[in-house]
Amino acid sequence: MTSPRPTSHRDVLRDLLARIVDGEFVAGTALPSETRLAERYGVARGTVRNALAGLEDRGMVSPVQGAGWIVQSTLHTQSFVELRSFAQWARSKGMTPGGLVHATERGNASSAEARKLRVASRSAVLRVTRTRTLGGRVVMLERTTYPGWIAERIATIPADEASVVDVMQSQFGVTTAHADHAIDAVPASSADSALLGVRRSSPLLRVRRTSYTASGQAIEYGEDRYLPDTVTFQVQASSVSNTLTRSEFSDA
Amino acid sequence: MTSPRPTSHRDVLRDLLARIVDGEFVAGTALPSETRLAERYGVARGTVRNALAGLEDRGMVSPVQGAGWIVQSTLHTQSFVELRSFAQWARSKGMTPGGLVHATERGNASSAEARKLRVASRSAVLRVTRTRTLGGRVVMLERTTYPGWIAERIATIPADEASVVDVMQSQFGVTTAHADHAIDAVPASSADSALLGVRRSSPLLRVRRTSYTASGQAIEYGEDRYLPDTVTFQVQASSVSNTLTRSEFSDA
DNA sequence: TAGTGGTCTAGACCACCGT
DNA sequence: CGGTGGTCTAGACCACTAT
Repeated sequence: MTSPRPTSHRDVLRDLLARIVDGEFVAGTALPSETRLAERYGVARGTVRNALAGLEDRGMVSPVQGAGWIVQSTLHTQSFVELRSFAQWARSKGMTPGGLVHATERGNASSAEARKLRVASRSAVLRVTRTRTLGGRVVMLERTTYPGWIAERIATIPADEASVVDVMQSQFGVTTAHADHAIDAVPASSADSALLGVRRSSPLLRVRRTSYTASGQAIEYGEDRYLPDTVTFQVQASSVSNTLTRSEFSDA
Repeated sequence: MTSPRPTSHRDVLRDLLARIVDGEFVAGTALPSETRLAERYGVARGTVRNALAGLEDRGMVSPVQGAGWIVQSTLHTQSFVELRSFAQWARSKGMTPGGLVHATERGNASSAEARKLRVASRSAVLRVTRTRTLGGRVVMLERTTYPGWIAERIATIPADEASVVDVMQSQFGVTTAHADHAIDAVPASSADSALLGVRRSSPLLRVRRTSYTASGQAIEYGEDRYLPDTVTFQVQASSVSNTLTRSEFSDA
């Protein structure tokens, strides 16, 4: 624990995360206590708790009252699934991803967009409409809004670039660290039906997503509309806290 | 704001939640400031922030720096951060959940059911068709298959029980510790349309789920079909650890 | 019983939003 | 500019866990 004296809860989080990934803190064991961490980092206990809450959100630690913060994920085993872009995911499945820009529009952020992107209302944004393909077949329609700080760079990307996220990372140095998704079902609009080649009002799976950098800056807000029977989202949910304390009898 | 002086952040949360549900705080507008809420509830600002964080987790409010805590759309969102049953989730949103069994059938497990439930093919199972309501309005159709070991106890549950999961836990001692979900969009079948009161082939959000006990024993396999605009599922994904994967097709 | 997380208080300063 | 959320400090007491 000879660290360069972080100063905010984000620094503490980053440092703890690195140590967990490095294996300095082993899964299944407890971290040093909040009080001790506060001393070592030279911050108040509340700041440490703030950082730990961030690690908890990422599923890396779980608090157990009276026992400590237990390190959860065994990052070495790579059993967890990484956050992937459409193209990254497609390639990992052995498919060939494609994309085609249908429209690009510069405009001013609506209040909804401003809230999602955490920018000022009416600030400059870039809106892009793309179709996405798997093996040459259109499976998804994507309407994305980019905040001004990245808009001009996005505009330079070729219309048929298969992976925008890859370009952002490799050429712009912008990496997605976190994303929120809201999933529901909607009927195809006439615009959707034209671009996706389905009948109007047929069911589409809609995913609204906001992506963020590691520092919490919003990168994009997008609405994806998937053809049915092309993509399924899977979620594994657990009730960790209850399970830890109530496993008296196991018939495993 | 003449409330009976709550004393902890949970009480503050409960009170704010009730007021939002009652419409005292309108979606799209800001709550009273943290400082004002702290004064009115007679607590410190930190306690108010703690309560607001809980509302944020439930997707009911979003903080906007400099502007306030904005009440989100009344569109219901379901988060996978916590594993909850339909009834538990509904209650956490201040809604009144209901349920009604439309059909109960004893049968033998199909190969698909056997695989999902990890039981032998053709072993005895119980299939139940239920509609689920929020505030008296039908929002979801649920077709669930239970394995033999719990089937007879499930059959004793009243047809209008609002929370099957609660009964399983409190009366049978069976607790759901883990669940897998697969989410996509499907058109309403004629059977769906009759029970949900929508046109045939209109879009439904389908959630296929398998629940397990802490020891990994399968409790149930179910297909839920939600009316559009009633429920949205939320997923937070992170590059370090997450709960979201995408898969092409499904092996339903 | 000693140590841990859970919670609360009462201040303080900053960055940001709207007018 | 005034008001708002974002963050931090430095204490305090409690419920719970481990030994």
